[in-house]
Amino acid sequence: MAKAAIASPWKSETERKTERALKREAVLAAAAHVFSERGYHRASLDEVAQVLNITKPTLYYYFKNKEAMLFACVQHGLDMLEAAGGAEDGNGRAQLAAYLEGYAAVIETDFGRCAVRISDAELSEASRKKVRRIKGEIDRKIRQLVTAGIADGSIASSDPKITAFALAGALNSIGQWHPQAGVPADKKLAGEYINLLMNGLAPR
Amino acid sequence: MAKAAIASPWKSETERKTERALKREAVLAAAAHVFSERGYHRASLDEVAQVLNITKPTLYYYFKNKEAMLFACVQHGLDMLEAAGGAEDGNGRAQLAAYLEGYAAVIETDFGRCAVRISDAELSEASRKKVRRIKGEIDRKIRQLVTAGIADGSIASSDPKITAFALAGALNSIGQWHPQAGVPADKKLAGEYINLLMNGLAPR
DNA sequence: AAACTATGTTACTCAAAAGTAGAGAGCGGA
DNA sequence: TCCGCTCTCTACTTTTGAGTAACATAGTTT
Repeated sequence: MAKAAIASPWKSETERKTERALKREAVLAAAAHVFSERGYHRASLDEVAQVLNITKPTLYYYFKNKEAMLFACVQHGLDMLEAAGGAEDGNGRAQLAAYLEGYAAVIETDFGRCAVRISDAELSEASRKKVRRIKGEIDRKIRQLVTAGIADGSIASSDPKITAFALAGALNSIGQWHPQAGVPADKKLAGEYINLLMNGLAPR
Repeated sequence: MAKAAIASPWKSETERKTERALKREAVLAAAAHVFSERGYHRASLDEVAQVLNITKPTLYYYFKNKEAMLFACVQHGLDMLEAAGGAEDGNGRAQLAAYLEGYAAVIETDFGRCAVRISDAELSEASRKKVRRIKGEIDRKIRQLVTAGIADGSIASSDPKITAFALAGALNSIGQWHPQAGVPADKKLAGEYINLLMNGLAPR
């Protein structure tokens, strides 16, 4: 395959395609940033546009409307949360801890915070349904890890359903208070969280 | 003191005062309900008024504006959270657990959810400052209980600051997902949460 | 060169919801 | 009986921000 020896200022068909895709992603990233920082309602599209040095109508070239942007942000965030990789080996508890670590890392991103902080009441019925489905899958994933841990004796829990719910909820709170107070938001925070969830407060 | 033998249809000066206070409280309760259920921005004052079978302008007779209502809701919720009583005796861990139980119970009320779910970015700078102060006091209270537990050996934690933050965050999440999914929102939920926080997932 | 496509812009419209003006009803006191 | 106070209403104004219309410009294609 012949590779271009010099950088051409003219773009090929496919280059233009990807350029558009890149711009769309940039819009999405900007939206995620503003939404997660200011909340969906308080965030105006003028702000989003300003971040990108463009004007509001341009956004409509890439997204149908504000809600479509939000949905894309939330969906992307949830996809990241679901795909948060953990260890494949080790006992149930170790695998769960590894997954939760990945989960926490995602929550510290703009998309993760969008997925977690923004109420799905903002979305249309159709979008909400999709969001619920992915959230359900994440919940099932955690619950399944908990159940596996119970089975191999590495986890003590009487109710995997509530436990999964509590774990997700606790980690989600990382994204909640984070932006306001002066919190040590580095790795240590998530680590302490997970340590607390794994070992509890009572001394062993 | 002479007590009225028959119920008079006319109200005394003080009775009218308290009646007004009661109405103000009713407005606040309605606002807390709508705010916590739909979120501050999505909630309209027409809705709040409708709940009370009155019209919007009447609300303005009891509160300066929408933000004042929100502030009163949040402040009341935070006051409840701070006053959530725990046991006075027992070791540090027992006292902390008792306090957290009270905390969780408050979060299941409209005011508690307002205090916890609504971003203080909604508030004016002045109100936000007051909110931060109370939040700081709650945080200090939890941290102090954790520290006491560490001192008497009933709690294992390397970092009281982060631990207090994580505890509050975890419990706050009770109020987050609660309204959406079909969750067993009874006593069991909070109980499982606290059990998880106290004992962790790892078997003992 | 003409027409078409992609990407933006300026300058609007439109809707929703906060907030206000001012009238009116009912009660209590002079 | 009239005045004034409390409380609530109807009928506005105002503001904010989403969404749109219409035009501009540059590159691309025919």
